[in-house]
Parts: sequence; structure tokens; C-alpha cells
Amino acid sequence: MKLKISQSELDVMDVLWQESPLGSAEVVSRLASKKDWSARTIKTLLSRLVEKQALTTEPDGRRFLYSPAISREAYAGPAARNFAARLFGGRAAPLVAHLAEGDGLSDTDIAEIEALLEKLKK
Amino acid sequence: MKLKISQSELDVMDVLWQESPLGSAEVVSRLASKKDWSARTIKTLLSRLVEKQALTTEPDGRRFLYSPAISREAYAGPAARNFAARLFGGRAAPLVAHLAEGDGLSDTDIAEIEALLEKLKK
DNA sequence: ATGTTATGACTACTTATGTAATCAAGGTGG
DNA sequence: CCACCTTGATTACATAAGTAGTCATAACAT
Repeated sequence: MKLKISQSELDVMDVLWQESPLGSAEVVSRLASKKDWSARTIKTLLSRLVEKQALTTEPDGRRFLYSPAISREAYAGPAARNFAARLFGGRAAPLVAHLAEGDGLSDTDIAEIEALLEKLKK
Repeated sequence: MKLKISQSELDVMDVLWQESPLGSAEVVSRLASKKDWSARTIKTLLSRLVEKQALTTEPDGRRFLYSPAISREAYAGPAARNFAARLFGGRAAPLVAHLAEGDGLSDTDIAEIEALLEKLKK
């Protein structure tokens, strides 16, 4: 369960979380706008993610189709708690406070969080 | 401003954020409870942090006293926003939702966050 | 059939990280 | 004064991460 996904790898996961399965070429084109990586680099990242079992593959002719092996939710939850733990001793409030700094929170965010807190209070 | 502090280094920063300045031996003893590191390791981390300009030093006889060069706040703010950006496209609400999973939020946290949101709404 | 191409496999190289040992210099105890 | 300890400096070494090149191969276009 100890799945470490690095920063760059996360960018790749993100593409597949948005849409999957995808072949490597598709992942490459989808990342082209955001990152200035060579196709080789992205292939390498895909391979590493498969190695780490963060992605699953299914053969499609001569190529592979890649899909996330863990959902964004499943990955993000522990990651968020871990992050809060390292930086704020696990307290969420300071984290939210920091996100708020500099217009980090939209009105929608605020409304959503309030709704969430309401539910939690019960 | 692109200050990358690694996980282990963060543990060291944490000590100094709680109390500073401290000599290396003091940092070592304060970490002893939490981490099973040799004193050498901690010295190395201190040096790297000084190199990275995350810490400042001031001579105290034959040794150095170390102090954070950035406050926890200054570091945590951007780090939190960056974290949210990578994982949730910058949206804070899902982050809070994940923190909430599994009793991540205490009543105090909830109250604090609500107070915070109140202020933001103005 | 055959040169071209896309794809995964393997290899490479640099910097970062985790973790620590060795070394030299300046004090400390006696 | 001298063996010893503390401290920073230098060096070490394995693994991870970032970024990319080479190769063999299978499919595709002609």
C-alpha cells in the first residue's frame, strides 16, 4: 500500500485520472500542452508507474492501454493526511488557513467546505 | 524562492521551528525521540539545509547555532497551495474532504475552519 | 517485399535523498 | 601538556527521481 508517486509521475497519473485507458501516444499529446517533455520521458514515466503498480496495462494490438490502478481519491486521501501531518502536526485548520491566503479559496470552495463541515458536525 | 525541503529535512526544520536557535547536539537530542537517526545523519541534514539557505547559522564559540531562515508559515503556505494544485487542480474543497475522511478533523478543527470561512466571506 | 514508423524494453546519465563514516581542529579534563 | 571529545567539513554510497537516448520489433504505407 506504500505507493510513492513522484511529482512528475503524478502529472502522468493526472492525465489518466481524467481519461483512461489511453495509449502512450495519447498520454504524450495530452501532456504536451502542460509539460515540455520528450515522448521518451513520458514513456519512461509510464513504465515506472506500471512497475510501481500505480497503472495497469492491457494490450491493444502492438501497444498498451494504460489505466490507473488506484483512483485519485484513494491516492489523495492518505497523501493529504500525510501532508497535513508533516507540516502542521496533522491539524487541518492551519492547512485551510494557508490555502485561503492570497485568494486561494473561491466562493464555491467556501460554500462546499461549509456544507461539508455541517455534515461532519452531526 | 524555490526552496525544496525534503521529508527528512523537514523533520529537522520542525525542531527548529519549535525552538531556535539550537546547536546541532540539541537538535540531535530533540529528534532522538522521534527518529532513529545517527547524529551524523542529522549533522548532514543541517548542513544541507544551510546550503539550501533554509537555515541560518550564527557562530557560538566552536559551534554553530541554527535558526530557520524561513518561517513555517512562509514555507507551508506555498507548499499547501502547491500540494492542492497537484492533486486537486487547486481546489481546496476536495482536500478538506479528504482530511475529513476517517476522523481527520477534530471538533476544534471544524470550529476553527468555520470561523476562518466566516472571515473570508466578508 | 521493404523502408518507415510507432512502441515497449533496456540503458544512461545527472541530481536529489537517505543515511552515515572519516577527518581535522579546537576545547576540556586532568 | 596531552588523550579525548565535540563539532563542522569532507567524502561515501545506495536508491529515487528527472530526463532522455538506443534497440529490436511489429505494423503500415507503398
